[in-house]
Amino acid sequence: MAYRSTERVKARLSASRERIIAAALEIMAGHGYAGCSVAAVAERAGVATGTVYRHFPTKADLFAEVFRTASQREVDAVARAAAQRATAAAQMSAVVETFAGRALQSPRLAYALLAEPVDPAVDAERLTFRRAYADLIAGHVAAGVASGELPAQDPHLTATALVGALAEAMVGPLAAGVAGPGTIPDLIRFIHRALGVSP
Amino acid sequence: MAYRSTERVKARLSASRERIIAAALEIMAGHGYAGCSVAAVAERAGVATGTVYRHFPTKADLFAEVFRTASQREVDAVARAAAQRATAAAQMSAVVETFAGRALQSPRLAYALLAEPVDPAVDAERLTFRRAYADLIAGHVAAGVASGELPAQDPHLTATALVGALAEAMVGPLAAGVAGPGTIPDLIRFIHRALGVSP
DNA sequence: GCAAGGACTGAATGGTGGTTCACTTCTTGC
DNA sequence: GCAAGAAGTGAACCACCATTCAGTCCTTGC
Repeated sequence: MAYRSTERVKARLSASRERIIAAALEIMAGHGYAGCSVAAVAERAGVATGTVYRHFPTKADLFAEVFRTASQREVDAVARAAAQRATAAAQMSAVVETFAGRALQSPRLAYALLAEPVDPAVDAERLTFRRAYADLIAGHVAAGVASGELPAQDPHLTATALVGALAEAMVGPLAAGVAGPGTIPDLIRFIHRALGVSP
Repeated sequence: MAYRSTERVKARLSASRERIIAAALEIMAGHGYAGCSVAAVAERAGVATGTVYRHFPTKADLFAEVFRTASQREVDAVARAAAQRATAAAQMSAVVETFAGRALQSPRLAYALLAEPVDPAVDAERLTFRRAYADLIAGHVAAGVASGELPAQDPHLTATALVGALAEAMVGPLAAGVAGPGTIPDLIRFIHRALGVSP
């Protein structure tokens, strides 16, 4: 027993793991999932291809984690913005503004997270991303219904449909790189109507 | 000049082409796009793999046409159902009922058309599918706004968002194979609110 | 029947890119 | 310094599957 991994090594390993994830994210933001060969990720992270496999059993596992990380970051940002508002209507405005604003800031990444073709195993992670948004929105809707601000409705169905509406409405602008000036206010009006916010 | 293709041969060629498309559709309906290797399609159509390439330059071209055919069929069915109603509200009810009803009838095919990972070239065809739905809905919305049934709004944005809402709301039920009994009525209520249909 | 030329065949080809593994380099405890 | 064992390397491997093509069969006009 002449070797047992020590704290210093563990820290280096975990740093290396983080660097691989960060490299994958950077490539996604620059060239989409399509540009993310394992070799390219390894090179950008400054390690050999084989090293990637010391941290992740398969490419799909690596990207499941990449998607999870990126998604969590997005959902957290949206949740934080919404939490600073008082009414359901204002909360949903914050959701749309934050979601759309961040997506337009990194359109390639947003497209990869939302809609780009990926392996099925990674696609599954995308579902949890959308569900996380839906849960977040459902919470605000349920509170709005409870307080009487919104009419009676199934908060989960409403939230799911709104996530779809939001994502679909962003796909066009993401492809173009910018949204027309009226898009986001119009989208907010649409969503307020859909929630039953009284005018 | 001892051979020039005659009507009979042209008919056989076109029949063969149709059979290849039909075979691809059947495999999609059974095993999704993932099960659609060229060899599998050829076998089901009763031709050799090479023959597929006498009709389509690449696999992507074949599936672009398959998607176009299947999408057109869906959009036509929805358009027909909507055309039989008089008000925008009733037209949208028909859209939801027809879209959701048909999707639940062939969940695997619906999933492939809506959301399954496919090559980028085929993905482009999916966009036109969604745009066709959006255009259809936008027409009814614009008419509703013009007649005063619906409040002022950007019909195209509304329609795009509704397509997203509809698709997203169906993904869960499609995975499960059935929708809960309240899902479709609730979805119709949601969409009526979003349109601004007066209660 | 026959020559010309298209249609059909399906085994072989080739490109891609994820994954492996024999080898090298580094770390640890003594 | 040294042995034991882990981490790191990257060229080679391999599975998969779209695509090709040389050979065969079929259709046509005479």
